Parts: sequence; structure tokens; C-alpha cells
Amino acid sequence: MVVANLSLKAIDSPVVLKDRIYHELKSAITSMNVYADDDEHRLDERQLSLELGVSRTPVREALCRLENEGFVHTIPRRGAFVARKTKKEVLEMITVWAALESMAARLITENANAEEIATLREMFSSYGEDGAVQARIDEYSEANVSFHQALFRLSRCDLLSKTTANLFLHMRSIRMRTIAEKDRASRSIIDHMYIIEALEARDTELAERLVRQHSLDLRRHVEEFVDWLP
Amino acid sequence: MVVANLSLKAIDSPVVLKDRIYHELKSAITSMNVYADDDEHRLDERQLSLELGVSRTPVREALCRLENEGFVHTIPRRGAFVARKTKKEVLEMITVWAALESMAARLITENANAEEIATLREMFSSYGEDGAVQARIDEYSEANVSFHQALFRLSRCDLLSKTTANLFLHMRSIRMRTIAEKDRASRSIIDHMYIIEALEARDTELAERLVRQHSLDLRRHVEEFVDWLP
DNA sequence: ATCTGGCATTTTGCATACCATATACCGAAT
DNA sequence: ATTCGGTATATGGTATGCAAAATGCCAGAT
Repeated sequence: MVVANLSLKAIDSPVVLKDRIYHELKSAITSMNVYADDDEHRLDERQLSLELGVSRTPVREALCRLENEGFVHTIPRRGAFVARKTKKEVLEMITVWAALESMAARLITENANAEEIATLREMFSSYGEDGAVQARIDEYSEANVSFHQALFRLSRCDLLSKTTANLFLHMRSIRMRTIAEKDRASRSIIDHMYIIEALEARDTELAERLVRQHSLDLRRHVEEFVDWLP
Repeated sequence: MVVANLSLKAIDSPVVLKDRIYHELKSAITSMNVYADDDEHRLDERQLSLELGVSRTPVREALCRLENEGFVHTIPRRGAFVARKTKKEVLEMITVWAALESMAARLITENANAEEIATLREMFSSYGEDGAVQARIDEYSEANVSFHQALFRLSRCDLLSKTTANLFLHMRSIRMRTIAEKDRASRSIIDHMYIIEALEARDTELAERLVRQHSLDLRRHVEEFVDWLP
């Protein structure tokens, strides 16, 4: 008799209710336009539990996680609200982003292989001609996000990706609104190309500086032109 | 009749049970030597609630927060354990640290005033003579932590401090164990002095590079010599 | 002696019940 | 009419109860 040698993958995470609720609420919050109107959006525990068909307990645990991640702001005995970042907080998020992404660029020049870096180019292959960017701004915005996410992925540092993941989500609504302004998109794509070249050349210091400057440019842009944040 | 013009500060945070429990558990976890023995430390909800004299609910919410911050690892239907970082995770923490602290250094050269930078020197004023460091290694270790915390504080970027705060706590036990090895302490104090000089000279690029290199040296040291982590 | 299957116990996950507090409404007094 | 204070209501914080699942133990079989 032989022991059947099935290659099974371990089932290590029995998906529990609070996690599903967490993801559900998170996607709902991050996909809504938080900064559209002035009034703050309240998250009523009982109402949410009714809508989701569960009790308040797992909803509370989900809200607890979302609060730690900065998507929800709760006031004791007052309730939970969808968090709205101040301009100062947004600027600081971009600062932290700049720090993390420039480190990611360093690591890429040291660790990534040529094929991986080549995939970065492909993302923008269809935006070669001038004017193509502004015409397909939504589509480009997605490619833009993918580019930045790819930088963290290629850094092969999970913690860098993990730390930035929520910054991405926080910045999404803001980025969507700023990318179309002031012809930043075509500026952006040029920056990206220089970054890719520096990565290909394995120029650690240059790649770092370009990536950092790219983010700090965004910071300056937000600081100067975004007036719709408190 | 005049309205009494007392200068009162708003009471905006009625301290609730789950927060007190959170802080209590966090300090208990971070002050224990997690890496001393091999067996993992379980956190029994019921036992904790009995010891604290409260119900399980606020304990669970506190554990939820601690899990998000990486101090607790919970397995569904199995319970909560004090999280133990792998060597890979520690190295990544140091990498993220390097990224954040080097950005803090940049900001200091741009924003801090001379007096603030001067306070950095004072921290190490009593360690001037050679040999004084090794003799008072515990005391120095505290000064060392204070120095790095001060860098983030002087950066005037709350999010940088906030993001690093938990990294500090995670690294504490590891740092305590590594700082005394291989004469790293006296190396460390020399590095610090060069960093302070770069900050005083407002040399943004140099300060950034020195701070980053200081952390990356630690990373290399951990990578090479720390064999007591999985 | 070792391994397997089932039962008991423990413990988490979720639901519900209760309590304290904040807000809103309403009436009375000025 | 306006303001103040009290009460009602609603809502979040906490406690407890219940059920599912995992672990451990023990008996029986091989």
C-alpha cells in the first residue's frame, strides 16, 4: 500500500463573516466619492447590520479594522463616519509615498531582472503618440496606478507594498481628480519613461531621485492647486 | 451680566474600555521578551477578560487593533497569539524604516530650525569619551531610540512619525539584542554625529544618504548575524 | 503497541440583550 | 418669542448567551 501523494494546498483561512464585511465595506467606501459633497457620511451600525443581514458584532469588528486603516473615523458614543482627509494629511500621505516608492526604485535597480522592468514599458506602449494621453485620460489613469503598483511589486518587499496599499486607496479619489488637471498626464508619462530608463540602467541614485521627485511634484501640485480640501 | 470667559479645553475623547484594554495589552506585549523562548504565547480571550475584569467584547476589539498593527496574529477559530516576526519581515521593517527616516532627514534640512537640531547633539553630550558607550550600553540604547524618534518629530510630518511608531516597538526587542553586539554602539554614535552635522549644514542629499545608510547597515548586520529568527 | 474513529471539552464567532450617554424634542418660564 | 431645563428616544459600548468548530482524550481495532 502506498500513501496517495496528492499535491494539496492547505486551507488555512476559513473565511469568516467579519472579513467579508470588512472587504465589502472597504470597497464600498473606497469606491464612493468621499469628497463630492460637504456633509459627512455616517455609518450606522444597526443599519449596516440590517442591510448585510448580520448582527452588529462583526460589523463593529470590520469598522474597527477600517478605523485603524484610516478609512473610518469613529467618535466614542457618537458613531462611525467615512474619514475625510485634510489637505495636510493628504500632503503627508504623498510625502510618505515618496519615501516608500523611492526606496522601491532603489531595490528594483538592485534586485529586479530585465524582463520585469521591461513589463513597465509595455504598460505605456499604447500612449506613444502625443495627444493620445489626454484623449483616453480614464484609461491612462488606470495604467498610471498599475505602474506605481508595479514599482512596489518589483521591489520584492512585501512590507513596502503592504504599507502603500492603503495609501493608494486613500489617494485614488484625489488622484482621479488631479490627474486630468494642468496637463499633468502627459508630464506624468514623460516622468515615467525617465524612471524606467533609470531602472534599466540600474542607476540606483537616479531612479530614486526621479521617483521621489515625481511624487514631490504631485505634492507641490496638490499644495498649490487643490483648494477643495479642508 | 457678562458671560464668564473661562478658557476651557474641549473634552473630545471619553476614554472607553476597549482603548484602555488596547493600551494595556500593547504595553504588556511590547515589554515582554517575545523572542526569548520558542513556544508561542497564546492570548486567551476569556482569560484576559477575567484578568481585566471585563467582558470578552472589548478585549476582542483591542485584539483586533493589535492584529492590524502586527503585534498579534490570530487564526480563525484557533485564537490569538503574540506575533513573532520572521527574519524576512524584520529585514523588510528595517527597509521601510530606512525609507521613512531618510525622508525625515530631508524634511529636517528644509524645515527645522537650528535650535531643534541642536537638541540632537545634547542627547549624546555625555557619551563623548571613548569607551563610555560600551560601559553604559543600556542607557545609551535609550538615547539611541530617542535620537531616532527625534528625527521623525523634527520632520514635522505626523504621518511619518505615526507610520514609524509601531516599527519602533517591533524593533525594540530586536534592537536591544543587537545593539550590544559587534561594537555597533560606538559605530552607531559616530554615524549619528555625521548625521547631525549634515542636518546642521542643511545638506539635504547628504543627510538623507547618511540616515539611509545607517539603517541599511543595521539591515546588513541583522541579515548576517541574527540567526535566532525563523 | 500503534493507529483510528468518535465523543467530550474548550474556545472562538456571531447574535442578542442591557446599560450609559448623547441628541432632540417639547413645554414652561421669563 | 426666546431660552432653559427636563424627558424621551436613539445609538454606541458592554455583557452574555448560543452554536459551530477545533483540539484532546479514550476506547477499540489491527
